[in-house]
Amino acid sequence: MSTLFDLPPDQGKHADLTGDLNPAQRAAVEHAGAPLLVVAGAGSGKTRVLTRRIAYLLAARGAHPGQIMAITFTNKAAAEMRERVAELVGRRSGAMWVSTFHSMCVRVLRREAKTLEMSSNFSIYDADDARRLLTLVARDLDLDAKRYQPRALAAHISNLKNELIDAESAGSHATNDFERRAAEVYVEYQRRLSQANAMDFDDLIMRTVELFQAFPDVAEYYRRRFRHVLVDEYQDTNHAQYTLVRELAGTEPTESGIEPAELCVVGDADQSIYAFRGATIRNIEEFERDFPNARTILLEQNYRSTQTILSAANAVIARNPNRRDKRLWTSEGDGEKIVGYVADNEHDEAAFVAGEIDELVDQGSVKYSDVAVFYRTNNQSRVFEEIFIRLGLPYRVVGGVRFYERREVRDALAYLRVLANPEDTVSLRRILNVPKRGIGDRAEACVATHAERERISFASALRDAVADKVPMLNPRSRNAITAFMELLDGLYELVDSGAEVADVLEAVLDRTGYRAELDSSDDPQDASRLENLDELVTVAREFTESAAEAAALAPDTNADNADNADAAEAVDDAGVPEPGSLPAFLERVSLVADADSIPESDGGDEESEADDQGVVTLMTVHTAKGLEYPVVFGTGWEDGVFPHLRALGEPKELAEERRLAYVAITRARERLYLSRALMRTQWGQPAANPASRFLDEIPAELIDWRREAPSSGGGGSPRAATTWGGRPGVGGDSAQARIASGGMRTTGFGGVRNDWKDTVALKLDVGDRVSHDKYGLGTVVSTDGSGPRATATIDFGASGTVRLMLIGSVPMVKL
DNA sequence: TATGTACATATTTTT
DNA sequence: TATGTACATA
Repeated sequence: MSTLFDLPPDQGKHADLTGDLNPAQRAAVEHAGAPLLVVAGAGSGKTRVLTRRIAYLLAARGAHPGQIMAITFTNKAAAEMRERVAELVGRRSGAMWVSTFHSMCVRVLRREAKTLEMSSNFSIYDADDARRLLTLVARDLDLDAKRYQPRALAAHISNLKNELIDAESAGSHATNDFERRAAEVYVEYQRRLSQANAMDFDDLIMRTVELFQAFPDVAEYYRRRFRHVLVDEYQDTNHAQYTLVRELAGTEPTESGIEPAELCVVGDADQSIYAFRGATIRNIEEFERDFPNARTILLEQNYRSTQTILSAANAVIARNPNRRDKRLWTSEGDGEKIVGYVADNEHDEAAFVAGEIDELVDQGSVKYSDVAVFYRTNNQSRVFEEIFIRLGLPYRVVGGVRFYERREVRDALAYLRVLANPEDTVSLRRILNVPKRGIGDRAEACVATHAERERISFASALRDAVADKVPMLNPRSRNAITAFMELLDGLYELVDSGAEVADVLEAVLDRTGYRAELDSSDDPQDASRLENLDELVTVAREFTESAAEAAALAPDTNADNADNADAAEAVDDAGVPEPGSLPAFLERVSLVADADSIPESDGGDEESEADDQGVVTLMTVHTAKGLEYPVVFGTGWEDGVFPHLRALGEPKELAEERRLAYVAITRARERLYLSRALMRTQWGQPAANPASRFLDEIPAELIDWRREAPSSGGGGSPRAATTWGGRPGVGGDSAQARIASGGMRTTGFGGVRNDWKDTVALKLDVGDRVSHDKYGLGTVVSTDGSGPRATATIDFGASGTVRLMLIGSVPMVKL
């Protein structure tokens, strides 16, 4: 490993880093000097280029790891990059900054907190916290909750921050009543944030930009330090992030003569699907204008999919106007045709998908973990879950309500946040009466008013309440507040005594009665809430352990850093929380989404149950970006569903939907299925949707229609059997009918669902013997959950160990 | 203060 | 369909 880097910087001698790359990739890795834009089509080896480039900078260009800053959008991408660079260059990678925009900014802001005259232990407010605070602000400003919904205010303020418009100047940008009032809300919102010693996600970026712009010496420190800036997914940057990159890398030498850093951005305008969150394609389209002398390299060779899949993707995306032309190609051949299916309704569509997966796996060519099912909106996952459960197909839904957004998890974290930052008003008010302890709206309002009038924090106002200095507060509430404060004080003591995060968390759950309340509930939802809280405790436990392990390894890291010419390295962590501490834990959970929960498609996931076959992954197309699967089912390809109803009239939004379709198609490696339903229940009402226009944009010869619509002009005989729920499709019985005859009860629309909703079909205990229609004989290894959430893990011997839900008509009997 | 009932409301969501 | 929020009531 080390010999490689003992070589003198000589670009010709690094064939091991570039030899297996195609010419465009190699050019991107070796390019030096001017700003570089790598336009990387889907599957063109983008991450490879980025990681090799970093390794090449070290090996051939004499760069030091501490001079490298690589920025991504997700923690997952950052982790992957860190790992892959480490494979190439070893432990030296530890000195690089490889992180998300947000954690990079947090790191800078905590270090420079003094400069900004703020405390370095600030809380980070996510969208939910921000909305809560905005609700309070809007109420205090007597705004009509209908006209000024927290959601809308949050979106507007977020947009302003993405455009780097601060609260003071927001008023002058307002063009209507809503925006004028929103500007007032913005001012007050910022005041409350700073009072709570907190920043929202958008602040993290904006304040860092402000820091660099207002304090040139600070900016210069980072400029001097980071000589190479690399940005991934550049098409997803918003204006604030773009400006941040510009400030960081620079375009002109600084006053003291520091040259701009070398900038390399990688992206693909065709995969920009986050415009609704402020991302602007402009940044990638105008790169050459923003950074004069910039060089652009196009990566069009695809290493992922068959030519059939790529041709379909090319055809769809080509319909977008004003696009830089780019055509993906592969040298690997055409492969299978795309399979099309027109279902009678969404249940039939799900049955088709399930049946097809079953067949593919039976044939032995495919594992469950090779398969992904995509849909446009989360609520579409339900029908798939229903049928998968029924048939015993192992699956996992990614996304939806995420772990850290669950109410009980947020409640628990709010306690921890108050313990770490007593001024965190939003968290404090969240937990004030959770679990119920007799501090109602009335009492809360009294305290809030007192805080406002005395210009003290909400926490101090609560102390005043205990001392009976809050007017209008009745004794009952006062006593409740006193008890609450004593509870908190006990917890503060525990934290001060140096208790581990997990133990503090346990104490919170016990002493507040939170756990007891859930324990004694007979609502089955509360059972899963308990599980989630246990999971959170486990997360905390592991966090402390891994911090301890990292600390044990620390001397090595320091030795590695010792050859850093950069003396500033030593004070690098100023203001950054102690590893393993409560603040560190909170920072982690604030900035880490649980996208890491996506099962590995090679089936190596420890939670995969069906004997190395892994699980089928269900997710929205948005979530699928950046992933790939041998077999992909694109479902709900109907105008009004995908493209989404709200995009139909808007050319810009339609273009984004088309990019989304492009993303969906290009996730597939070998087999792609596209399906639609003639009828679909939407918002409780049946609706007939026409075929997605994106389907029509795919050349007909690429698709093999397994079943077609009756009168779509595509041919086919009108012999289809009549099934309930909509006009029948053509080309054979519906998949639903086939599966129904194989043991599924068909009581009609919705009947299926109502049946399993509250029935536990089988009561199983550990040790019970069962016989499953598909897996054969098995023994119950463990059981979990209760009511509709009851599951059993069953060892089917040669067929593997499977976890099954026990609701509805399980194709299994107890022996 | 806590609970029940009517009512509107309804994408996607890396941090 | 299902969820959350706003109001009236015990």
